[in-house]
Amino acid sequence: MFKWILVVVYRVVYSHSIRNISRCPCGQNLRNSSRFSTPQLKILEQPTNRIRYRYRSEKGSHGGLTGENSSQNKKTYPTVKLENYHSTAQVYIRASLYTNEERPKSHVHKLMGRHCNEEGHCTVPLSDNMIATFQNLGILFVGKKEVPDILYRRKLEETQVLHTSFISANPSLLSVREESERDAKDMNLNSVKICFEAFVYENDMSYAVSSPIFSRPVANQKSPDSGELKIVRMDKYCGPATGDEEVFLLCEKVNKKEIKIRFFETDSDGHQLWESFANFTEADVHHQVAIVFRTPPYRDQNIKSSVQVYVQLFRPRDGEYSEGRPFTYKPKEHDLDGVEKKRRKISHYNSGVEDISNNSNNGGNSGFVGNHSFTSLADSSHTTQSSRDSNNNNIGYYGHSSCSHDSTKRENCLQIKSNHLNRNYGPNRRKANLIENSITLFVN
Amino acid sequence: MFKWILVVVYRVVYSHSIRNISRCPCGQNLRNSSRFSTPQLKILEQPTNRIRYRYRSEKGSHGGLTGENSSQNKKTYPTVKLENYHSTAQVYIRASLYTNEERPKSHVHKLMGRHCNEEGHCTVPLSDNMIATFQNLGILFVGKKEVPDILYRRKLEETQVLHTSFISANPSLLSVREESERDAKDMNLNSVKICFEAFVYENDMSYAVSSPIFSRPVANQKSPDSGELKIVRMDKYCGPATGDEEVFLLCEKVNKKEIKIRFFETDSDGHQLWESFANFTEADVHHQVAIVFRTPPYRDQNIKSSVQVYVQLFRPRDGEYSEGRPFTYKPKEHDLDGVEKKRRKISHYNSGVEDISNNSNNGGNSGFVGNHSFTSLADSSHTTQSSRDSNNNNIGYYGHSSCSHDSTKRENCLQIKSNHLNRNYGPNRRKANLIENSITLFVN
DNA sequence: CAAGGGGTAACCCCCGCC
DNA sequence: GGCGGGGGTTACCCCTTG
Repeated sequence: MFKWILVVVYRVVYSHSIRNISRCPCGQNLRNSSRFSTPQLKILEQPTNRIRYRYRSEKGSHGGLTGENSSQNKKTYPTVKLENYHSTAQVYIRASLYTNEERPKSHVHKLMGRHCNEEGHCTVPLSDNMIATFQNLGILFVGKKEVPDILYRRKLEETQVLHTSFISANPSLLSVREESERDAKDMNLNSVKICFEAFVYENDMSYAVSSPIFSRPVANQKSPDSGELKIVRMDKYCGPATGDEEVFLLCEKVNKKEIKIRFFETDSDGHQLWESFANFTEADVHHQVAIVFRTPPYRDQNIKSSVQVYVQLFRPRDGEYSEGRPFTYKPKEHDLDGVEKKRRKISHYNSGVEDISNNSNNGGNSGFVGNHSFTSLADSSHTTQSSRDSNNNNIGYYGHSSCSHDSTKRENCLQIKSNHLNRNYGPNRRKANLIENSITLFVN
Repeated sequence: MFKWILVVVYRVVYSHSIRNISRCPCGQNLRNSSRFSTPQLKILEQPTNRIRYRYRSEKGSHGGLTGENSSQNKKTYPTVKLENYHSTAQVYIRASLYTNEERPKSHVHKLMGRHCNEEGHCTVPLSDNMIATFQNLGILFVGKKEVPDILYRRKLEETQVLHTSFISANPSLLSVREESERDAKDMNLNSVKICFEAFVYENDMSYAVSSPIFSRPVANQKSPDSGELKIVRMDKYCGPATGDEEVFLLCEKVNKKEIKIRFFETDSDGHQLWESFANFTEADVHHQVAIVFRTPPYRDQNIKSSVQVYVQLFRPRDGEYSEGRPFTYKPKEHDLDGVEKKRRKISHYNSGVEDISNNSNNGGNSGFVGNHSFTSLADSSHTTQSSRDSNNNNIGYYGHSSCSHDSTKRENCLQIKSNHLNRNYGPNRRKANLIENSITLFVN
């Protein structure tokens, strides 16, 4: 135990000697010591995977990082707990930003907020239950042009500390400059990890009491290469099983070179039965926020009744995808023709509910396609054409829906997003890939 | 005549004495002199009404101002002619930028290009036929932050020249600063006029030989408040006469607070018969480049056959509108039902040509709706589904076209833009509000 | 390279809500 | 008034094509 403390003290003094720009040296040496005796930090609540980084010039508070399970009603925040700590000395947890790499390095960006200092370190005291919550962590985006300079200065400082004797080839300042330039180019400015470290303070000195741990990555919401993928609106939610139906899709910023539109079908357990990708070119991506695509053919072009699948945006580079929107493949016209004419006399509502109940056993699935639930027409029949929810989104039927296969006008393919059920349905909300509480009517 | 030359010489010496930042003092005094004896500048070719202004940092050439009648095949450039000039001394024409105001003031932006100097003055010699053509005029965008300083310096220089005695109240430098700040805010940085002046040079002195004239305004193509309005794509080009059809429209950047969608109908002489505006809210404008709107009802909701009107974007602030796209109002379903079933047996192509010939007498109209021409199907039947022209635009049929009124799928409402006819159709090209050489098929 | 574009970085400001 | 968001502008940077 004594030996361990010595190691810790060495680390802290060393790290402070380099002008207070402390780094988490990943604590490999500590991690190897016995789990039974070593205090350990644990992340109780991870941060959300995305926040808009702010420039220094964007003064004022713009809201901090929430927890991954945060919701409109019940906000959570990044939270850590220190385990196996048995002393009575007050412990502080320090959070700071590191690169999103296998071996995280100190980032040029900084944490900012209530408990943060100029260097981007946020320190909060551990409460009695050994828990610390970070309620106000913003991420300060350090301008691209400043990056090489910052890295250069860090390198010089490190060199000084190591008395240069540690460095075999005596590097000229010029080569250090060049190295900094290269490193600056390599640094991903749109993704960071948060490093948490536990400290005790004594006589103006800080002593680490555990090895540092890193949060999951937090991406920059404003960057088109890491921002959230989101389908905002489509002009139709159905098409023929033969595919090649033209669809207008409005979305949040995407990179036209890095975006696909994925159609997929799952069974009632959420297992994927089929997938295919929509057809479009870079020229069909309109200013990053709209895509005109053609649907892929369904795996069976001779289906006799409608099949429900999902559409989602997909970014191969980082494997991200948007929530899925229900999409209905319809039988060929001539197959439908006889049926259609009979059906038309039946109440639209009745036939709609019929089809919904077919799908509602999807309600309890999980895994890849995430949590989602369907609700019966009775629950959402109060939503009317073009009604809007509090966020001014269209929650009535989504756009023009006739799929060029019959003459029943709009009512033949609606997508209704019920509003009043849109909250509090479990911890995996953020991972859900399907639009929540959506309902598709088939009125053939 | 001698007296007149004196006036001119005074003006030129005066204007040069203020450190070569010469202004056109609008030449009111000159304009009043006899038209018979005074040399006069005339604009033979106005500049286009829009160009993308370039920042100093956007180095290199990006193409200059063309003339208003310029076309892909035959480029024209701003051109002026000096009339009533009878001396043999070589005349030079100088162009420079002025504000787009009733009483134009020297602008902070500068002309740049082959014959331009650092101050933004472009000087070209008059040719033997008394004509000067400006082939390479770019507009340099001077940053917002620099504007107050520039205006401040100009004010100081003016004050010095006027020996302060001209100014009744001796203004403190502070109030000059404030005035500059105010003027800077008022200056429209996205619209300029070009001032043309004729000079002769003698012994390193320049002498104006005519009063200055100003071009029509040239707006900044990149500003969303003055850029060109353009409909890029729509998901359908027809709808029921009753209106309320949802349409997705992709466009170039618009300001959601300053944009309307106008439907209008003209008779064969181009006179307006009817207009109405589409229904949408600010929330339906998606990131400035897409609008989801609902069609207005046609003036007669009980039409028995299709009616062709036009859609265009309209910006009330400056009265600008985009080219019009043909849009077809269709009769109510039950009205059409009987007709439709009979028609379906007729060849689609035949019925298409029929309807086109109805419209083709629009070809020679002019005035408000501008020049446009229709071409028969025979001319453009080579365009195929989703084919693209050299600019990668869709020139095949535009999107999904079934208008929820019959089951004839896409073919029932096409818009084909013929490619090979897309040139050389007259001097008023830039004013045309209708999409050129477009053709609408009605296949009922 | 000229002649056009589209996209990004950095910044500025707007709302609705306590 | 300032928080918690969000959209839009400014200035800049780059890419296509001939």
